Amino acid sequence: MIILSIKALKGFKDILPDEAGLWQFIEQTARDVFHRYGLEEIKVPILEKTELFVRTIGASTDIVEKEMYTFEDRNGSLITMRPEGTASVIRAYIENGLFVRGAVQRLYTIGPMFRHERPQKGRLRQFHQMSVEVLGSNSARIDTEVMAIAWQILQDIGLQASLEVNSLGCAACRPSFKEILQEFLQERLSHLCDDCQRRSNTNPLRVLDCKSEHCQAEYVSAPSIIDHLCQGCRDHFEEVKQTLSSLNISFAVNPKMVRGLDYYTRTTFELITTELGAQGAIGAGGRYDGLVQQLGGPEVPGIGFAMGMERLVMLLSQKGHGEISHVLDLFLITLGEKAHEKGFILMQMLRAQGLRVMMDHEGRSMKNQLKQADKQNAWFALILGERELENLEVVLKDMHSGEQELIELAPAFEDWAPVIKQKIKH
RNA sequence: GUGAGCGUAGCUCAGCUGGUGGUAGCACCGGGUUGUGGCCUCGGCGGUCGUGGGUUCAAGUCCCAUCGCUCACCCCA
Repeated sequence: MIILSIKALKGFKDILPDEAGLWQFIEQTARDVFHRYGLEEIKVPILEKTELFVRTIGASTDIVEKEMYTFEDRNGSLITMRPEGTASVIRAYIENGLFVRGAVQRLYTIGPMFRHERPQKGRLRQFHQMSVEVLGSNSARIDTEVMAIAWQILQDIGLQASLEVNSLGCAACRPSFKEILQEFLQERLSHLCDDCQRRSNTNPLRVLDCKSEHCQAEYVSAPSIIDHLCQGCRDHFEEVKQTLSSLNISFAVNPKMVRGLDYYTRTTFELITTELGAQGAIGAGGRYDGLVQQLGGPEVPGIGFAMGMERLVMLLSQKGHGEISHVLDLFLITLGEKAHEKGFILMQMLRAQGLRVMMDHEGRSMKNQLKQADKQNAWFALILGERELENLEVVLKDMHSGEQELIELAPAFEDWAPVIKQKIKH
């Protein structure tokens, strides 16, 4: 029994080779979608000044209050491992003057995020997101395009989820709605659960998605943000709904949907599944029109979303798509020391020809080497024994049909690899 | 931060009211085939039963503590 005293941190996971293929599939599919929608990749740091997140996400949000990995840097300044991607991208956008490059920036980024929460199914302390940020457009069609990207990714990787949309209003209409809602809550405060009583002060919008049936019964007659949008927000939301429909993207309006970050305005949305236990959201996002300016940039509107990689991986492997096996073109089998020596060089030459080739260096039996070829999912096995070496030939075995072919080789060793490559075109 | 459940082989798990740790499955290695994989068959390798105390003639099993994991709440991707 191996007793390992140093284990991975709580909530931090290794992604093992068995699973890595699925990750690659998801990431490649998503990149392909991003490029079809004209997005460009941006890579931003994992570590930022703490202040960046406090100012964007909101000082009183759960993320900032209790979930950030924050340290003192060696010079004493506070730094934080990013809990989400938008803040860093906006910072980079402003810092590098991307706004002068022209109209609309369409960006995507993929990478790890960190939140110090109690782990559970579908929730880790280090998790990975693919996220999109589109900066510089007010158009409702951009909202729709952004949702279409998320929709397209799910389609292409073969998953289903329901899309819920809402509008949270803007600086003009949200504050007054908040007051109306708070009034409503005050009147029945004693009927609400402890959480809602607390939230009615700190974050009144949040009460609306309380899971208590009792509270929900109270909220049946609650005022809805949708009914209190200003003219501009109402028009925008109508156009979003209309254009979503025009693309045949099905959605449901959920006026009780609230998001955990303060910066959202107008359109917000979530992609929800029922197949992941308590963690239903596999992707979520929204518009953040004041954010760039709030960070000291120009008055530029934005919208974005993030998808949780782990949750996608989990859904796919639950559906049995877990095995995306790696494939080898050729497994080189050698028998005897001389053949092994020659084979080693031949393997390198075959690789230089662009083939995926492996061999065994443990001196195992032919039976074992064939087994390895099978395990590695090789198309062909190439047998090079003492006998073949003497006769200037190799045996090429098709691992699927089991058929074997004797290949005659020229005395010139350099000619071997091209000849073998010719034979295994599939 | 709060609550519940679970820790036995590398992995998945049996192990009853305490009485010698399972020929268990998967994986790995070897034989059955002097140089031919998948299927089959035979064998082999592999355990401080999470850790520390306690109860008992006797603890994987009961009790306490501790660590770890999992799920849920809160919140979120």
